[in-house]
Amino acid sequence: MGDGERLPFDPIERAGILWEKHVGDASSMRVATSIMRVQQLLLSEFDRALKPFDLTFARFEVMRLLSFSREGRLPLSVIGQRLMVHPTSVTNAIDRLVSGGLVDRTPDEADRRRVYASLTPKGQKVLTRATKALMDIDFGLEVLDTADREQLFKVLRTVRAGDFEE
Amino acid sequence: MGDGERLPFDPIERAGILWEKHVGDASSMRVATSIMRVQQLLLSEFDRALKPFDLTFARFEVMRLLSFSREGRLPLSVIGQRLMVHPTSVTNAIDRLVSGGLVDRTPDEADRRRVYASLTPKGQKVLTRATKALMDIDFGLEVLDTADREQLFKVLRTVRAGDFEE
DNA sequence: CTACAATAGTCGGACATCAAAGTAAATGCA
DNA sequence: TGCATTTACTTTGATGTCCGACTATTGTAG
Repeated sequence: MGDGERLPFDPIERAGILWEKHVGDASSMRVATSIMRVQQLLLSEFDRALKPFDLTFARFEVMRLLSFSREGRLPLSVIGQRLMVHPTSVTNAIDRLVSGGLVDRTPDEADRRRVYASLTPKGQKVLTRATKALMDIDFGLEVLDTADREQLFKVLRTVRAGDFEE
Repeated sequence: MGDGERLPFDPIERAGILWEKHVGDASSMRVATSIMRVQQLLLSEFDRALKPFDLTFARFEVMRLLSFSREGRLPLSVIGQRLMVHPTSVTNAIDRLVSGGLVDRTPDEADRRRVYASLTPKGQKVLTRATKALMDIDFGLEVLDTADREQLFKVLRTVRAGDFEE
């Protein structure tokens, strides 16, 4: 982004700031803003769909990860890495899931710093129903056809780059 | 989503749940998850870039909106509509911006329920520098070429649908 | 073997978001 | 006119996220 470089968009000035002109181009700010808004929309739809189960999307994702794990359990640290959230967020989510009886905490006897989380039978039942609820609303993406989804996924994967493919 | 309908993805079962098989398809859940992750990545980059200005992206967006407004001021309710956030979030953001001397609150004399927010001179200066900081990191999208951005924006616009174009 | 460093998890604090409820003011209708 | 409704904003409380700091445990270098 050299200073003398020609900008890829048509700029306007307001309040002393160079802004991209709103003419249908897809400059960085518009794209970034769109992602933020769509995430906001999706998250609110998710949480609404999960409300009957007393779940949030954050906690749903933790349960989903556990159900996928080979041994049915994961150390909290691994959950944090997979979901790319801070350790404290994992502790928080697990705390609430344990309170609800959906997840068990089990200390690792070999490495006593570690704690495993695993789904309880109740947790598995709830996860099954919650998953169905999310699939029923098609994850809020019903307006997109298969090609759009494919395209969207491919582009977003580029941005995720460093993130390993789950 | 009829029950007997053929699924557009190759399902697997685990913990009693039908999950999409992870074979590179772009089924709803994978797409939704990608959006959530990318938003997470972008937000953390934004907040890091804005930290020197004691700003968060939420507050930056409020200021950005104000700088765009015709009269340089907006009622809080309009800000909430534009950003699609709860009135509480707007009150919260404005409170902090006022504390920092970046924004002024002005009661509307005509309709005394209303409160206008507007940038202070200091707010305008900070916004200018903060905007440059975000543009310098290219809003975290440097890995995408112009075509990708265009594509991404177009698909996301479909999802935003109801959302008016800023 | 000991001292230092790295790792796993938790705690406290800050910020953002939403929902529900409350206050005040404007609007609408009988 | 007058009272119910709507609108604008704020307050309170719950959730989730991050950062920084802390404890406990494990790993490592000398």
